[in-house]
Amino acid sequence: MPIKIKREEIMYHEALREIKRGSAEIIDAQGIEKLLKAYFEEGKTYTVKAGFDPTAPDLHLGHTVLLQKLATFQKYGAKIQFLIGDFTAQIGDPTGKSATRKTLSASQILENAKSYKEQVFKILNASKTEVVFNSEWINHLGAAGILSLTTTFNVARMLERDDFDKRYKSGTSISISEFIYPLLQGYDSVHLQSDIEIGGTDQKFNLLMGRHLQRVYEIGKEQSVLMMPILEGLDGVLKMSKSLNNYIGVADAPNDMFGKILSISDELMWRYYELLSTKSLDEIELLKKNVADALLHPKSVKEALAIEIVTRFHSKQEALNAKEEFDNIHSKSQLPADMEEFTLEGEVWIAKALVECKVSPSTSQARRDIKQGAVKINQQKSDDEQLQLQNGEYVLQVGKRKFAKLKVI
RNA sequence: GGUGAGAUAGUCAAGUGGCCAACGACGGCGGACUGUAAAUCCGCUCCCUACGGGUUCAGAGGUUCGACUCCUCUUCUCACCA
Repeated sequence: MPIKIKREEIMYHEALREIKRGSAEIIDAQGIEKLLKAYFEEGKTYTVKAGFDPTAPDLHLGHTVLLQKLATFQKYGAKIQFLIGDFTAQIGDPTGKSATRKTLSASQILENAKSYKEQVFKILNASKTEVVFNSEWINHLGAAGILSLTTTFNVARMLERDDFDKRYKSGTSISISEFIYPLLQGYDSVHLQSDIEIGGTDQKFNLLMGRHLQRVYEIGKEQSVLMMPILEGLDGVLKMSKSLNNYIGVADAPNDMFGKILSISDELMWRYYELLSTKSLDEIELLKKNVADALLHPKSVKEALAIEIVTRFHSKQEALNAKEEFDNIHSKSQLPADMEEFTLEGEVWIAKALVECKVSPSTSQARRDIKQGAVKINQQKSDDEQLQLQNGEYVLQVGKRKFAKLKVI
């Protein structure tokens, strides 16, 4: 007699697998399992909180790892508490910081929060998402409320944190407000009665504070915590960040986004699949297998990823256009559809022209490029350093990706 | 507060009177090979219509024919002592 497995049972395991996908660490995984079970068996929903610090106006794919995870939770019965830490942003999260960071003005924070909201619903289902600002309740906490919060934790344990520890030992200043930051973030979980909180691995301390405070305030539950790894940037080694210039911004133009994704290594591609794609784990496994068996070319798998991601932030059509543009330029070595155009007067020395058209940073660099055969004029390689451009129209190219149109009059 | 060490190009890091626009590594750029992948190989990497010129080695002065290299002061960092 075959064992009968309920449909819900299969769905449940599938859901659990997708939720755990890519995670770096889960604290109280049983808690998550219980919530999921309750959803599949009784249709009970639960809340998942994720906090975002609106300190920088532009999101990149690294930030969207968490958003993708939230979207997964939404598929399986979660109500998302999308928390914008407008109050806490004024303090500044001390996590990983070697010095007190400067605080942001309230208006700056609001501005950033607005651009967040615009981007976020490209990934999240708005009807299952509640956007909340923590100033709503923290402002009403009052001095007494804050004071009672501070009695729940002690300085010695706070100083155990690596970042604080280092700063304390080296005599670098630590502001009292930075001690309060994790408490406030944790208090958010008390106020919101969150069942689960997700965040980056660097947020572990703050995330656990939520658990701690939920216990202290006796709200009858302790949130489970799911931590996601920090996404690697284009180089595949360092974390994705704007300051390292290895990021893909969610606001990047379709062509840029497509090109950047195609430029990552094959290895990194699988990482991005795991953390950013909505393809199921089984589908990804199959892709991997097909690539390993040489049934699929890795480049086409990467293209599929690029199309998926560009579509998410722009549109299917723009993604396909970007692919076509990319093929034209790189596979068929045609010219890009639109290039920046410049107009110069009189006879122009080629090195100057390259600088004026912003394809070279200096005439020295321009001359080097010419000497090295990196410069093409109207698709013809030109290594004449002394060339003077006469009246007419030219297409200038330096290297593989810098183009400009020049009109000499 | 006392003593010692140090601040060199995007980063790390040599150079301790002329051979230094400054070794090397990383990064970056370009070329070859490719799939604008990775790996590999080669070239370039302050500015200037240049076998030459200009401005650089924390900042300000000084010694010298000549200083990144020596002296003085200033600022900052680090180590040891109280």
